[in-house]
Amino acid sequence: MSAQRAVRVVTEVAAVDREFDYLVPDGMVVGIGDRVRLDFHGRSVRAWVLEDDVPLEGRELKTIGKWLGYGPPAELLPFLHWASEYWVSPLARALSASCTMKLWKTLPTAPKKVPVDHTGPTYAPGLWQCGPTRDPLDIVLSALAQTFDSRGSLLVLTPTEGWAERLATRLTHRGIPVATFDEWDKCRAEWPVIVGARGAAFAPSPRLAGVVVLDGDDDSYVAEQSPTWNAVRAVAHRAERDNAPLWVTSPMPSPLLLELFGSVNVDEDIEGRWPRIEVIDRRLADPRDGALSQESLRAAHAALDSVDGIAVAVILQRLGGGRLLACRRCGELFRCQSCGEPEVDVDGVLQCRQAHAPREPFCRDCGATKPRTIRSGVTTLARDVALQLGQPVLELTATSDAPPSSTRVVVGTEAIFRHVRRCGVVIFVDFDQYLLGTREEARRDAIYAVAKAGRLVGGRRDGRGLVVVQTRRGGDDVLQSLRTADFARFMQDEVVTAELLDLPPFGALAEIGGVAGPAYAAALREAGVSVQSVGERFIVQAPSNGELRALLARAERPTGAMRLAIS
DNA sequence: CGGACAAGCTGA
DNA sequence: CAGCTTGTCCGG
Repeated sequence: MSAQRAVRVVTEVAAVDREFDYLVPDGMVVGIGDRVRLDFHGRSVRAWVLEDDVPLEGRELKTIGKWLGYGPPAELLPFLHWASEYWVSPLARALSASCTMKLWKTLPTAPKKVPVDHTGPTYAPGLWQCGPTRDPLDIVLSALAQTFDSRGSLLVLTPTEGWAERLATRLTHRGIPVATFDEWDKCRAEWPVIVGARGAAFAPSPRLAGVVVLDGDDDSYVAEQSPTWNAVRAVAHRAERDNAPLWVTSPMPSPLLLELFGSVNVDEDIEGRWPRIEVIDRRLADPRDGALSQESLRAAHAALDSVDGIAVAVILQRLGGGRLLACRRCGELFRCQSCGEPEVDVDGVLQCRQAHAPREPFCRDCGATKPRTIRSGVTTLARDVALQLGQPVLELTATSDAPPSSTRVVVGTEAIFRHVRRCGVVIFVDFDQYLLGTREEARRDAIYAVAKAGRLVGGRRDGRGLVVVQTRRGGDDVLQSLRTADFARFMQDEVVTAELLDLPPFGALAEIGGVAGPAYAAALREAGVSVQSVGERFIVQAPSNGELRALLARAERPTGAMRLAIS
């Protein structure tokens, strides 16, 4: 009889965040990271092998049922352990993030690296501030050339899947072997280049030669459901582990990136690669104008005359659901008498966002007292814009399909950036929704939104497109920075604010939500942890991630669904 | 998480 | 007391 071999596993049952030992049946070959099926407390579950040759010590162990396929390589496991600890999340979640649903039973052999004929500028590893219309291919090619002699994959992260696909196509055309995350077996086989969105931070390549993150401040790099990974932080750690160089670009580096790198390289011609921006102060406008000011209308008509395809994109940053009220009898929109802005219902009283003249709900046109809620600000805006422009308008939301080729004008939220690649003019109808936002990052988001708009219309140096910003806050320093494309002071202020308030990256923050949230918050308070209540959620702050985890460990997690977001 | 088993409730 | 619900425990 041959000697019994045992391995240590963790199951896909994330709620049971513990490791268990199982016997390997005679003749079965299992490697570290591999996926197996086994009987677990009366049910058949899938699991990952974490350790080999675990001592038996005379224990009676159950036996693995079946080898299912390859999992993450052994080299990746320390990183997955780190990620699950850092974001206080079960190891099974991190393992799942590095795998696909599909099982892979064979692996290809990776092709050799192809030398790149890169004639453009050389980008040294580090943080790069680049104008938003800068073509990132130069940076990727430069990174490829610099990592040619190192073993491992060059991992390139992009904000969206669409961007990753376009980049992959361009690299493939140059004869460079590229894998995407869904070509999991290629990633696992250490393909020369891996391109993908947020999820690719967990791509199962055994070793990284380098990492490039394009537009590293894009909010799509932060997963919104628990666990709330920050893909940039994750790959920065991975790069450090593999001793691999890291390149990150941003149109305006955030405190997180500045802290991560310590210094920033400034790309050439930043100003020329920002779009032309026209700021329109609507305080001076006739309140009876529609959603678009006279200047915006002129810019829209000019774009319709000179640009093929989609010419005009009108963007409304939705504020708290963006509900509007209209008269149930005559349909007239309830607007503020002094500023003409839509009014909302605040505890039975109608008021505009600036609360000029709160009043009882009644229609100024027909006197009826029953308002009707309009689903979204975008629907009303689309109708308004269509009337003003005398053009059919397509409403675009997160769930919309690709716009038909006959489309000339689109109206929607920032979801527009995902559907439209080029247009003549982008109009932000109510930019103050960014400037007055309550979220800490709202003002920064305003600048990133203009950067994304710039990618649609082109840079100043090309002199073609235009971004129009309608506001009632003429002197705001965000607008001042945008006019000159000079963000140095703004960035400095952001760093100082974050440092003063102990916000990430200078402090760590946990947000507790979900049905079991209140019980956990109460238990933490009981244990002497300071917990702030913010609406339905709870916040715990600490000077560092480690200290935050120590605080969170002071209380038992209650049963029931709970959302824990670490940043 | 979800299966196993115990304890509690109900109705004939 | 069978048949069902609800609660608690625990996994190799």
